[in-house]
Amino acid sequence: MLFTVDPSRSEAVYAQVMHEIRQRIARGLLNAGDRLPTVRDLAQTLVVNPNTVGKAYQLLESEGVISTRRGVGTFVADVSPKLSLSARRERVNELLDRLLTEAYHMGFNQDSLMDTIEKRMKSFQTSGSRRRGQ
Amino acid sequence: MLFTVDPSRSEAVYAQVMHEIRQRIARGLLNAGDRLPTVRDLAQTLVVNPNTVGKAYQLLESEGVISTRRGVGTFVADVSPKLSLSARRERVNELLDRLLTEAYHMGFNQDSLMDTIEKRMKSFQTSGSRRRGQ
DNA sequence: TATTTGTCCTAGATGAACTAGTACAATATA
DNA sequence: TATATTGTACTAGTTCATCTAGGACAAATA
Repeated sequence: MLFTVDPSRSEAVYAQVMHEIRQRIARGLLNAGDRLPTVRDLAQTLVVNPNTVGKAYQLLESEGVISTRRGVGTFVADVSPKLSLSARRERVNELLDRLLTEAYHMGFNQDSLMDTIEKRMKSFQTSGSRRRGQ
Repeated sequence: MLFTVDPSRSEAVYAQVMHEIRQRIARGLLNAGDRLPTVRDLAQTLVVNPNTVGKAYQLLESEGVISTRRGVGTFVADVSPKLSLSARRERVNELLDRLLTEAYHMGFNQDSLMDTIEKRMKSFQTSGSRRRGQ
């Protein structure tokens, strides 16, 4: 499990760690029950302070994405959104609006964007890791 | 033309202004040649410093989204992406990965996300403001 | 009991964001 | 030409998030 962060990016290091973990779960590279590196190990790998990794883990736990057990370790949680349905929809819609806006300015029309989305969706998740629910 | 920002959000004020303008252009609410408020006017409306609005305008100009003329005002530019095609694709793909990740954690499967995207696309742009290019 | 692991705390450094105030440069207009 | 408008530039200072360093504690395991 190879992790990296880019300190030259404007995004905070702890946020990069969060996004990386969220994405690996979404892609099926990490599954419920899988163990994550210890805060100290990951901090050494990334050459950052253990507190920074701890912050990422704590926030992810508050979102219900992972679960930590003191003295034991940190593990990928079962998927069970903590937010209300409307709040979840709003979050997706906000990101979606961002995407539509950015795509427009990057010269994509709706058809070419749709193509891009369909292709990316297919390759995004590893086979056999799709969700059923809505 | 009503602008607002939410200072309680974590996103910087100047970045909120940028996103708002970008989105209005993408939706067809602002068109090439349209005039934006002066930095002083918009600053007063938003109850922020004129420098903050100026920063947003400068960054948008460096992206080629708007064009400023000292002593005259600030105007929506013609759409002509400054980045290379591969850079533009990368930017869209990064945002797209974010969306796919977030949607997963918000309990959307690929089908329900696709529905959401299609619906939002249709209502996003005002009629008669679609792009032709790719 | 000793080790591992997440958590907490204090203290300090750095940089981004923002405000305030002033001044200047370019353009348009009376 | 003079005046007003508008974007830009500059300095100085405040606030806040991020990150580091170092140490200590709490819970679980071996």
